[in-house]
Amino acid sequence: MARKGYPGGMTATPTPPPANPAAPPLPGAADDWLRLDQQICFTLNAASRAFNGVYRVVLKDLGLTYPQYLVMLVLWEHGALPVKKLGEQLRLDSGTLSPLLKRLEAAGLVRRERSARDERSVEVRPTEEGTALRRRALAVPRRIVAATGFEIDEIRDLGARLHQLTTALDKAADGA
Amino acid sequence: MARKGYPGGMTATPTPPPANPAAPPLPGAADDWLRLDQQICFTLNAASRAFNGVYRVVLKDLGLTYPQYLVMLVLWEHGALPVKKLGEQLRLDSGTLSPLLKRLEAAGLVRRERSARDERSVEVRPTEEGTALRRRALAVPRRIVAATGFEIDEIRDLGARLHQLTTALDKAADGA
DNA sequence: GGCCATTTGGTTGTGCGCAATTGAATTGTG
DNA sequence: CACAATTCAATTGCGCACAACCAAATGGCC
Repeated sequence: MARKGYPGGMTATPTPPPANPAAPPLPGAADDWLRLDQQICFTLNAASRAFNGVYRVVLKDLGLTYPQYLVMLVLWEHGALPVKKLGEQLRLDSGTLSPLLKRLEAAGLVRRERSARDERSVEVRPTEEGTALRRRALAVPRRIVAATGFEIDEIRDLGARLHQLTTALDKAADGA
Repeated sequence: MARKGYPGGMTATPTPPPANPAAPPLPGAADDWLRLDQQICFTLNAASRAFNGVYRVVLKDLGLTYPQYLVMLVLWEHGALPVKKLGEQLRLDSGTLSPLLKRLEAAGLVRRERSARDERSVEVRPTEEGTALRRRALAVPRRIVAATGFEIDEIRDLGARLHQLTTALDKAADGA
């Protein structure tokens, strides 16, 4: 196998529980919890990968991967940033960013240079070419939104909810 | 850097547009689209990783990673499955599953054996130990749900929406 | 039986995500 | 100034995700 399509028609949710509100096998039953868990954790994971897949297709023209695109979005917005700030914005650490930024530099989209004020810090700034790429990137969002089949407001709402979720999860992960 | 916490307090959404419904700077403005794009694609990505982080913590006791847990969930539900079916359920291909299943086998949680009926197919079935692990896994969902800070219904609703999203995105990725 | 397309897993290569370590630069303190 | 603690980036190691390619088994067809 190892092919892109999911021929069988891809269930995306293994046996989605019919959500029969009338006769659930006891709401507190552990089996039920486990199935709900399967539902939600799997679903979010799948949605993320599906999104990734669409971006992969759309971004191929720009020669960017999805995370690289995220980095460029931040750089287009802020101009130039130290790796540290970039990591805070994107919620990524140096282990992920260092090689990624090297690839962007190899592609000629970005330059990395030690800050003069603080030799520990590395400033990342888009090159001429990197800045120019923004024009072509303007076509991306529409295609993505179209692919979702959602209305703008729905997307915004979903985004807000996910943001809220992320905040709660981060707090829980730190606390535990 | 390269540490787990995000000391600076983690913005998670770079400059979240105030979502001011009264005076948006022209709804069709390209900049706006790009920022919305940044919002949604980043947010989903971040939520997925945050989820992953919480599962990482919770699953450490069981010695499972998040994707391995997903595999075990399916196996607990269905008993034994060929790799192909597993891939359909989980939306993963052999390139991901083969090494993952080997690790689960090395951990003694799973056995893989060629089907007698069809020598191409490999049946994956939980071992005694793998089946036993289910009891301990029953504690997981509650902790996850608690970490989200969401009500069950909210989670269900979010799940449904994400499922819908995934379906649309898959269709778009195939079509494009 | 012989041939060929299809199905099924596996392997390789590239890139992301994160924990842990290292090393240099900076800051704080006596 | 000397010395310890902190900050920042890079590196290493492991696991996941996916494309591309491969070999074996199967099934239809003549």
